[in-house]
Amino acid sequence: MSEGVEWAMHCCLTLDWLGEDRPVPTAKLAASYELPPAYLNKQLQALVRAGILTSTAGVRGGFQLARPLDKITLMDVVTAIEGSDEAFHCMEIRRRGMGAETPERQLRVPCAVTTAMRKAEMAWRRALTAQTLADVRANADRHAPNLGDSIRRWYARG
Amino acid sequence: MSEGVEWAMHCCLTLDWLGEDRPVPTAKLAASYELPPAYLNKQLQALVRAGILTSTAGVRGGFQLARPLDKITLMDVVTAIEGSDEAFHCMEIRRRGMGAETPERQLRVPCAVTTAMRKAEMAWRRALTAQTLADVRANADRHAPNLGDSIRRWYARG
DNA sequence: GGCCTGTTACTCGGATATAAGCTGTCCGAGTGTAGAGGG
DNA sequence: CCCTCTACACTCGGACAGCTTATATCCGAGTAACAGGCC
Repeated sequence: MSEGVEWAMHCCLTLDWLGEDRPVPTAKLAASYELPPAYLNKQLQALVRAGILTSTAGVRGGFQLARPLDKITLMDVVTAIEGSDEAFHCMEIRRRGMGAETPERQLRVPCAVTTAMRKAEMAWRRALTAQTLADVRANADRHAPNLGDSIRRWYARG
Repeated sequence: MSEGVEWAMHCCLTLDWLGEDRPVPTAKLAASYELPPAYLNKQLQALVRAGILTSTAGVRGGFQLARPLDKITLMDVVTAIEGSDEAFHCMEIRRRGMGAETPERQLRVPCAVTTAMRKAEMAWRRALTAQTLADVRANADRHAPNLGDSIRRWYARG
């Protein structure tokens, strides 16, 4: 899985911790995690296309959350970065070779391998959809109550 | 996810449907699904290293199942092909940049993002471990009872 | 006729090219700001 | 003093390289079968 997923989630959380009305530029976010700014920008663009963030150009431009954290599931973020197609993509190899002469009727039913793999992938997607970024932030705040303050201080300084 | 997972599962099922005592060479399996023989061989080698198949060299050599299908979970196959490391690998970017000056005590607790992602991945792994290739074959047989016969006939001819 | 031995064809196994996708970078388009100038 | 206009610095956005991983291929090592010769 792409590293951008981790970046995107941490950035969304940071934006929420900051709680600013004004947008935050990529350079700030990148510096706060020592990430390559231009590449992070590319990932944040994907979040904008997915409707998770909003971007504003110009001098005081940057990114901000498009909606509250409890309306953003982990699935949303993963889909925004990785795309919406499944990890296991059935190539229907059962139709090839010796499967070419099997009657169409048998091939109408879904491939058993695909069905089994899809079942697992659905469990994954359900678990991702069941968790919102608000839940993640709540867990982080529980273990480190002053993390938000640290972040706000760092951004106020830099 | 690598295409080899699909290939590996179909090949294991085919080996079981054939039910032969003698090993089946890669060329036969590859021809039955129109797969590149040498590359399929590479994938089957991975299954051998994982203890799912056994290989025998020589003239009448080939591959055969190392244990019955109900002792092979989908997780076993996926791990054999893809490796055992998690799809989401936490890079601990929280430690970088502004996280560098946070006290070690706070960083002792696991990253909330990682915890959430791991929860989803565990759901995926559980679903894969809960299903054996025997279950997959049972589903396939239920929808297409004579599929095994078709395969055996094709192999008897070729 | 049976047994041994050398050859041979066949199969796995790993080392080697090629293609694709992720990672990283750069420059242009657009925009709000700030400052200077005029009223 | 306030308004307007202009130039500018800043930011996003997409186009362009570098590199790791997946895909595909080829050739050598080893082995079992087979044929021929010998006992």
